[in-house]
Amino acid sequence: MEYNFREIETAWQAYWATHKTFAAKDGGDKPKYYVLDMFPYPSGAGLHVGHPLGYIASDIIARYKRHKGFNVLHPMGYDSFGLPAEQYAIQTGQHPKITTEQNIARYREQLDKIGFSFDWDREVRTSDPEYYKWTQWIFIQIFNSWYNPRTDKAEHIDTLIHIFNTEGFKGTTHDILTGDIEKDLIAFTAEEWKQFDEKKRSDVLMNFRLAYLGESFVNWCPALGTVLANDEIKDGVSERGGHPVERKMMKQWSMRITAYAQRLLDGLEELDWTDSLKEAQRNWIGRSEGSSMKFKVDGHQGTFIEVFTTRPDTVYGVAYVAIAPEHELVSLLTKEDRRAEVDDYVTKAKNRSERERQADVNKITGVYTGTDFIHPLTGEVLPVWIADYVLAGYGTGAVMAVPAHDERDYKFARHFEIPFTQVIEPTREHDFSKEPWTEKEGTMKNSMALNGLEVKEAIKKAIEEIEKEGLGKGKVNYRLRDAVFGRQRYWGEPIPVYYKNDIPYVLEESELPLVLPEVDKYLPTEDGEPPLARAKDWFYSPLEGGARRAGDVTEKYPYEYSTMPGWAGSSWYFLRYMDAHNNGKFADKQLMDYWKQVDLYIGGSEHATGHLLYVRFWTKILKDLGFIGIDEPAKKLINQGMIQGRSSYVYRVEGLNLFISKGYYDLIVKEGAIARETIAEQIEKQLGDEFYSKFKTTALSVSTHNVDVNFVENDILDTEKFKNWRDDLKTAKLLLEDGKYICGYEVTKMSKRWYNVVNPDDICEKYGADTLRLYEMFLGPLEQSKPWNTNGITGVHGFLKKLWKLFYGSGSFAVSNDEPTKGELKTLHKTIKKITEDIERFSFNTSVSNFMICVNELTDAKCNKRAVLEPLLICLSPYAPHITEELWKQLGHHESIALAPFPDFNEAYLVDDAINYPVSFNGKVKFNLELPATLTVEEVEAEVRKNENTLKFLDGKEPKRIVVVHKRIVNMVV
RNA sequence: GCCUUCUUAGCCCAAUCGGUAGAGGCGCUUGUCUUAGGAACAAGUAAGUGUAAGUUCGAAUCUUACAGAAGGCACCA
Repeated sequence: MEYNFREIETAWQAYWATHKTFAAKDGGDKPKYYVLDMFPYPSGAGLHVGHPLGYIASDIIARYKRHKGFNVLHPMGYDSFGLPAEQYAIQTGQHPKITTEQNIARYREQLDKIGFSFDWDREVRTSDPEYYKWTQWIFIQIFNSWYNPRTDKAEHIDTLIHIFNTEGFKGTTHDILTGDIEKDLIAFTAEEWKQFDEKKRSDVLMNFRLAYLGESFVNWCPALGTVLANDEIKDGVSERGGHPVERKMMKQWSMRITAYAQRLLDGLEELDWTDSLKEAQRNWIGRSEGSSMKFKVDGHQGTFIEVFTTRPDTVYGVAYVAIAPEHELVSLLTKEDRRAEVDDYVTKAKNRSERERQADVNKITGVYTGTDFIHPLTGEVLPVWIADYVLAGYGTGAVMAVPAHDERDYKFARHFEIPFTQVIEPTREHDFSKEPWTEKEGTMKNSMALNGLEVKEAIKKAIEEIEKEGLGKGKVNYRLRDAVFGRQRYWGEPIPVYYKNDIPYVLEESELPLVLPEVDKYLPTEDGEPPLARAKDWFYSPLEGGARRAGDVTEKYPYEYSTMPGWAGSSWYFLRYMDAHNNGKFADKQLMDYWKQVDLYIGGSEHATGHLLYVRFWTKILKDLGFIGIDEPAKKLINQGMIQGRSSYVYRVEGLNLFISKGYYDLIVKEGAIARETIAEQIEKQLGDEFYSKFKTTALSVSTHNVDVNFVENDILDTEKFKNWRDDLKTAKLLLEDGKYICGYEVTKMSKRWYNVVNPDDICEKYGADTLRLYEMFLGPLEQSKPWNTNGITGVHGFLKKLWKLFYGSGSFAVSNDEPTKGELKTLHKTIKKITEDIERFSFNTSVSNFMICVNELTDAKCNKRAVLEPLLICLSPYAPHITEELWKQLGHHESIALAPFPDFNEAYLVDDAINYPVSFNGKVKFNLELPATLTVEEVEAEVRKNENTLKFLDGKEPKRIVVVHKRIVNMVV
């Protein structure tokens, strides 16, 4: 019987579905294991072969852990809110819900064909009201909390109200501050707080809430009609669509992730994530230690400019202070005679897009305000400038400029001819007329109290000095910004907020979900409101006696019109899988305590600073508020590499509809015109005289064209398929080499544009899902990016056929019950050992090789013994579940192989009686010596010493030293 | 500019603790089978580890510098 993978795979996929073979149990005696894939956005293009790479790896782990006796949770779902479906809706008028459902159906169909062991009963979709009800609920909890620096965790807002009731608010020095926006709040006493009206109280609390409505500069993308988070912008343009982004002051919902900056940083220590990923998060959080300092403005009594610096040691070298164009003091500090110039500069700087700003990094611009400040330690009078190299969003939006010791300050001072002094003596030859000395080493000079100190000591001393003088204090700054939480878009979770008398209120839990309303168009309204403002009769009316009032309502309050960003739903989905259908809670506490955190999380590295930071942030909030018991979502995380496309090329001679094989093209590139002769000769031979004369009169101009990779195998073009591709190719002539048309190739992204998208369905159709699974693993280490190249797939497919032949060697199923030989047992146990080690360290590519070795050895030994083949099938089943299920059944088993325990390997079968010692002299191997394995190190040395080969190579000399590594090598030093 | 990871046969990749560089697959060559092509089966084929230096009895593996590739961060004070 042939290996009929199509029948086998369809049958077993149906079996698993009807028997719910992979349903996870919520509890029991078995230890739990939670393996999760980053859940996909169901795009219209469907899956290509790159997507399942991580899913296959996690599926192998899931199946392996089941064999090893774990209760495995391995779920899948969809991050189904998002921009592409909405853009499509705008273009076609089709409701994004419909497109999304179609795309999900397509994804599911494709996933099912690969034989994953997902527990589909737990599927979640972020766009399902049953799901986003709880996303909204979590938003409400976050809204109702603040970060208490005294306890260093999030607490209910009531504890803050209690502080206000008892202590009031002491302003900028109060120890309850965590964010940037509370700074501007004016101090009040407990008595004053009690007098505040509701609006005033709401406004005050808004400065502390972890989900807050605040005025801030945002990344506005006009083309998408929405704001974007920092991680949604790449190189100054939107990640999706590549549209320009502007800076804009807007009132926005935000999440105070900055309060968690330090904990997000510290939490990385305990995580088993890759160094590069942790490093990316550290960079993104961007912690820097330094000091804040206040400079008194000359001529403005009581006005100070506060700066942040990481180099307080250089305070005596300050030449000027520069403030950002958006700085609040700009207007006040501008002298009347300079106002026109300043206004002009500020307007220009503010209107520049993010991209222009980044492109102009080397262009030095700035303007003098006309106002000066007084250096607090030296009493010098120095200028205040406005410069766009100072960022409004970082630190205090103002810097103390020390040109002698900072790159940007140096360039600025040079450009505007601002004089400056050197305060550090460099440790080596240095020319200050060419560049600044920016190293954190050297000896202080021109610095009064700091003179003679080394830079590192000077930093400490300077902070002490500054604190003593009351000029400022040591401070830690983070690059991380609060995360904008509102999107002016339709296809997202409605934010569960309504406005009454201009005060935002959150909905009651009983009023959730706030369902996304229907709208006539998915575009903003004429007066620029988000699409939700189009919804008819969509307003909040208060509950009466716990139920919505029927009929006419007199009280109508508008809802918030912006929706949540893409990261909302994905920031807690791993918890929902633990209890996917709970109607009363986001997930049951007991179940969450059982499943705890994700044991293994697999996904792409593109989520390093977005999703993976937000999901850690929400996990910490939920922990602080007592809803969950874990502090980090995923203990171990692997980034699978990207599978790139491999584009194939054909080479067309212009004007002739002639395509020449790669060899001729290479010849032209290498030899130029000389190649023409060779090609002409071939044309005459292959295409006849008539075409030859046409060729002779044509200029040899060759262009490169992408060709659909589905027409190409091992770089050889299927000429029939190619000619039938398009009408103009029907009459095309092909110049072959050795009877074949060879294509060129290049590694690019997998995209329709390059005709190089390979669909997993096609591979399943041609070779089967088991081959696809094995092959994707075989391509190379999981974490490495690699191009998709089907060149080797036949080898993997051949391996499965060879495995099949061990059972069906004689044409029909024949397995013997004989005792296996020592050699066969060695092969089996070596394989069990290798596979176990490989899986435990996620080295899937090497395990596929090891299976091949095993099957090759068993084939050579003509082994068809049950005692060997049964354990082998179990080892292989995580990788190739269908074929192993089928053969398992043929062996007479009535239960799925997925439930069989993983075989233990027995070291005894692996022990050799003799060891082959390579004997080397000065590290060079001269001969091999076989010795009994029982010999000790001393005995080996003695044996080697008296060996005649040794004596020959020693040639009478006494070795200086003999190194014996037990059971490995012997090395003589002579 | 800074940070992280990588570089081994024609190609994809192994070598787990510093211990004989090679297991596996592709390709290629030859043979068997086959109506031919293809497929299948069998046998054979190749590098000294990007470059240079160092540590070591011994280096693909550790250290340093350089070159190349991929990814991340970036007027962040």
